Amino acid sequence: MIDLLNASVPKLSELLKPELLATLQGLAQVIQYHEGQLVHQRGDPKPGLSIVKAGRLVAGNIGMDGSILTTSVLGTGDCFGEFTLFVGLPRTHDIYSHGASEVYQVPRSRFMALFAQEPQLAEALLAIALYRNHSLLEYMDNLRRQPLLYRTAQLLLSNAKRHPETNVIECLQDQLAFTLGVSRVSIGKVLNKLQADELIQLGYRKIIVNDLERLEAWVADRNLLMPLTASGVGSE
Amino acid sequence: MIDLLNASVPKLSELLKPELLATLQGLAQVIQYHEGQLVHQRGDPKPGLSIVKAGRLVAGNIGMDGSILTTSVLGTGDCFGEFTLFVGLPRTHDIYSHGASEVYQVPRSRFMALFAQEPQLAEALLAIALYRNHSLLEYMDNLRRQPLLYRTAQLLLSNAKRHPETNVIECLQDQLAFTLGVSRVSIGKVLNKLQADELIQLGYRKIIVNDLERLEAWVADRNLLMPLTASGVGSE
DNA sequence: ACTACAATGCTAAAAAGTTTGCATTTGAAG
DNA sequence: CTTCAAATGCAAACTTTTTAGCATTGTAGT
Repeated sequence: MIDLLNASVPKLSELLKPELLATLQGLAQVIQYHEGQLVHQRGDPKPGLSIVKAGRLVAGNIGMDGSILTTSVLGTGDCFGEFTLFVGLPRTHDIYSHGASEVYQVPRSRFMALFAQEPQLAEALLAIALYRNHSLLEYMDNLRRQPLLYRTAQLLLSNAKRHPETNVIECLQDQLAFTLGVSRVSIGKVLNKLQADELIQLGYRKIIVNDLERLEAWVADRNLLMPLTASGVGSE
Repeated sequence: MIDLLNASVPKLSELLKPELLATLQGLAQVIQYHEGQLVHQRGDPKPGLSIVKAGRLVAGNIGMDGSILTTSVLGTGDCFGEFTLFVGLPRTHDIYSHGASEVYQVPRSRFMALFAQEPQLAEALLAIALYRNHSLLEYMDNLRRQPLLYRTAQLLLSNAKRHPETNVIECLQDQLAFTLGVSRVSIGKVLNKLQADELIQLGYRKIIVNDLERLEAWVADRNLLMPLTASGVGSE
């Protein structure tokens, strides 16, 4: 499974003190989903915060023309639904379970009561929202500026880096196409180019990144924006 | 001037109690900028929150190949720089003044002191970040799914709706190109198509939307995603 | 009214991506 | 070891967008 955005976004479970996280989970109902089951649907009016307890969820949208776009993959500790809590709008994405999963569902009223008492909650959600924002802006810039070849390499790189122990990314070319928003044919073409440059090796249901550092250098070389380094932030 | 994202995002000045806003502004230094002057540059490490006091700023990025992409236009009451406050990363965008402007600049240390005391501040910033997030996600979906013709019409519509008193949008086709991330030739083509359908009328340095409702209907007709309506949010 | 520059219009060739349809490969289930 | 469905590979026609260059139009300043 491959993901567009979540790579550098912290999880709610990492940002909250364990006790606060436990309290929050205590307000929730745990719901189990099976492979492919819909967790939320775009347009769903029921508000609430959800936290992934186990398994994986996929967020995306299906267009009226049948086109599918995957936006994000949510793993254990990730939260979603914040938007429905603070804005009078329904769910913005279809979310379905990828394999079996368990999700904490916190109804809006209960959440808001805790939210009013615990300023930490707002800070954690703020941090997450700001990180997501940043990821989105950087990705949108790439989307408008960079060719598919680059974007594909970048996506493979960021996902390969998340499992440094192995050099294999397990994903279908179809999934890559949904994620990058292009056709499978186009994905095939650019994957072949990357393979010809010996940056990756294509397999059945998988892609092998033999030399992570070479791929990283290749991407860095072609980056059109100044990379942002976490330099020591000045005091003022 | 035309804007991609800000249309439906509330301003900090609208979300804070007047007293709190005044306190925050009291911590700031007011800095004046002249036409074209750089307010921040991508990579700038100096953190702080900024609020537009008067005038307009443009946020965008210039690629190493010279390509320009405009991300957002900031007007009076809009804030920026939140990201530098909570994450150890430098500025993510070039921001320059469009015409003369004045900006409240709040240094990080002063801001954080107030932030710790006033939970309202976190809530307001959270609301803004979530709205921005939503705009970005919807736009990214459009970017991947919809043809330029549609995206252009949508952009013109949302900007025309912000000045309902007049039916004129003052912008250069170059600016449209920067905003949509395409070439001027492509913009010219789609604008001509829209004009041929009598949805807009092209002028020198301006675009006239004679019939806002017809344009709105045209866009709604072609929308591939279910529109999100602010239905009364259920209690749970 | 003339000039000069900025903005817009237009064209043709090339590049990138899509669609459609079919061939080939792979791995898992009998 | 077959068989079969899923996944991948491939090709051709088509559409969209870019690049580059130049022509035309609008407007402010003189």
